[in-house]
Amino acid sequence: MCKPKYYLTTAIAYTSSRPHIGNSYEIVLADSIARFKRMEGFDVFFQTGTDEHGMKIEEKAKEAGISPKAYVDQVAGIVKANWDVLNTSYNKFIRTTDADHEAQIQKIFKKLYEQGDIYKGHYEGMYCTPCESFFTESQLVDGKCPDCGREVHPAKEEAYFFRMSKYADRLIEHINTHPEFIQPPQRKTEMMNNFLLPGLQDLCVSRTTFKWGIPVDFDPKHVVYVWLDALMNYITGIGYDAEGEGSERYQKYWPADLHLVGKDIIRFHTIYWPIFLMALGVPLPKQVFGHPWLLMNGGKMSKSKGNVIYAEDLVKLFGVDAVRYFVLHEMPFESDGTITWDLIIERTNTDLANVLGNLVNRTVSMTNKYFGGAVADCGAEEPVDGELKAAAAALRDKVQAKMDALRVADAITEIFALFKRCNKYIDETMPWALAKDEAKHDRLSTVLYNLVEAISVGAELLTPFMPETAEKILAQLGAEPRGWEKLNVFGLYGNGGKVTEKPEILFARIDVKEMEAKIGEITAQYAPKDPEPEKEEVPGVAQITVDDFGKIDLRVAKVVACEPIKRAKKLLKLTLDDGTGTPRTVASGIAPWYKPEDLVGHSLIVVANLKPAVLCGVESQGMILAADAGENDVKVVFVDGIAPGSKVR
RNA sequence: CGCGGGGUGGAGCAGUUCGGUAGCUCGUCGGGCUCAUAACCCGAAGGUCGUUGGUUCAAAUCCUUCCCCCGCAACCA
Repeated sequence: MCKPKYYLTTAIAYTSSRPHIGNSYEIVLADSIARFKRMEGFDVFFQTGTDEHGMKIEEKAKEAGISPKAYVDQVAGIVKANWDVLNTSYNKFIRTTDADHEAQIQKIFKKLYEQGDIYKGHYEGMYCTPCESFFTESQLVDGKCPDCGREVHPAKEEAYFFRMSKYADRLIEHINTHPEFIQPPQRKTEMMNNFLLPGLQDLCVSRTTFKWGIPVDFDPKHVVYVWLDALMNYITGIGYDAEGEGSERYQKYWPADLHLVGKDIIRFHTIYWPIFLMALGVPLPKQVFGHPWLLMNGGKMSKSKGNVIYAEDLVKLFGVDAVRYFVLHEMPFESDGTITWDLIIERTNTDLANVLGNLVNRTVSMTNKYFGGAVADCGAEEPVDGELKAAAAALRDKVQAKMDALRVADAITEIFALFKRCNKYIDETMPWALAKDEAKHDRLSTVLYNLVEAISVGAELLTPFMPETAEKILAQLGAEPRGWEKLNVFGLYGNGGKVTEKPEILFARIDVKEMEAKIGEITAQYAPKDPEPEKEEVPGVAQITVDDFGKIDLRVAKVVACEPIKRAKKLLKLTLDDGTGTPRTVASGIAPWYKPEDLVGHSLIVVANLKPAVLCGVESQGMILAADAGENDVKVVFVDGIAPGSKVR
């Protein structure tokens, strides 16, 4: 008999820096799904890895004074260690610098080129020679290079492009006929409205501005665009071959059943990725789930904010399973989850220590106290048992239903509902009272049996989410895993089984004060060493000479017309009389503070010789002076009464 | 009118597809119990379900007006 296969992947982690807990959420989520599928009897292949090419990495390596390869080796090691500390059961950890992956990317690129899906064209834009970088007009800062501030010049360079448009209709068709393809469903509308329906642009799939990438073998000054490179890991990792049938593993597992990715990159996975696959003649993955983010104190985690939390530290403080429980349980299905130290402590204390840990502990203790650890069903049933038994027997299918919908948090909640039911059952049956009456001996034994059995069922179903804890509970209860097929049957714990003599505390209650001290030490460690000033302080503004100032042509101008700009939230379009006779148009980001009618008729100061730029489709010929009057307050400098055209100096 | 998501007892969320007693977790208050990790169990208080108008016997749920928050896009000359 052959087991049905299940192939799932996480996105591969970009090796520009150490992943924090927000990035680690995905691997834990994937791991719980993988373990659950295995438990259900699927032949699971679970792949994760690292994305190691690109300009950013090249730069980081340069800063660190080592080669890019040495740099990514280091970070990939950290990533892998991070995944391992979270006890994740991936089958393959692919790196995009793996030789076989690189070789395949070259073959794939060549194949796509030869069949005409990739063509050579030109990339046009503004070029900064020292930075060797192209920028679009809109990326420029003051008309200059956003990186180094130097002059840029128009240039064009050859590059390879992928004909996205060719496959767009097929993709739209596929998305419409496969509602399960993009999850959660709301993302589908987003992709359609924003990218597919307006029409897909051809994608530039090669770069010549940096070296750290996979070279195009027939045109080695180009390297393959990182996303083309990275996405392919899902097939190269299991042995896809652009020139042949591919490995047995590939034949067996592709197409993937599930790609788990962050909601920020769902676009690449639901548009570019399927189109690449169509071009290669490869079947599409069955489902892409764009999971939400784990936010720290309501904000996105970032080093500069100093609110990063790393998985290793959490594991050190709370234990692997507590961390796994936390991230899995706190993440809603489609909106972002929040992580705070207080929340972690609260969840650990209430759910893990109080509800679960204490339940196991009191059950084992009573069994020891009253029966020397022996568990036996003496058949002394009472009506009150029915509900508990039914809950335990029904749990498997409830959890399965949640998992099939990828509702991992809800699946866990179902399991804990059974543990809560067990606690209630203890109060209902009051074993300590039964113990005082010799005639109730059998009843007491049955009650404890029911408890042990119900907890065993719950613990076994908890395995995918909290593997170590589940194992410990089963061991303490002396229960054997019964296997998926029998998990919906109550009463399989063997009479004559024995619980452990000395129950180990599964989760100790956390002392808030003590924990806060430890947390303090850790956060201090990551606090920005040299507390970077929030913004450049005044001394940061370089002094200029009188001559420099003389280059600025400030003029008084009168607002003759003013209107909001479509598609822009903050911009107003001003038409000014600057004394020259020709009206001057200026776009200004003052819409939040001024209405058009507030400005018409007033005079203000305009920087007249500023290089024009296009903002939201409007050419702005200059800039008006305004003051930052407060935290979130801007005031235009009005100079009513002065003739338009007057020079200000 | 750029696209999209969201506003539900103190906090965090479910419920909205297919209208029909407003639910869960935590917190608060009161009670019970003592096997257990000062844990467990029960009960109570607390909500105009953002706002306006409408459809209906009935609206958190459907339609409508407006307000606020958050992503993306747009680059606050």
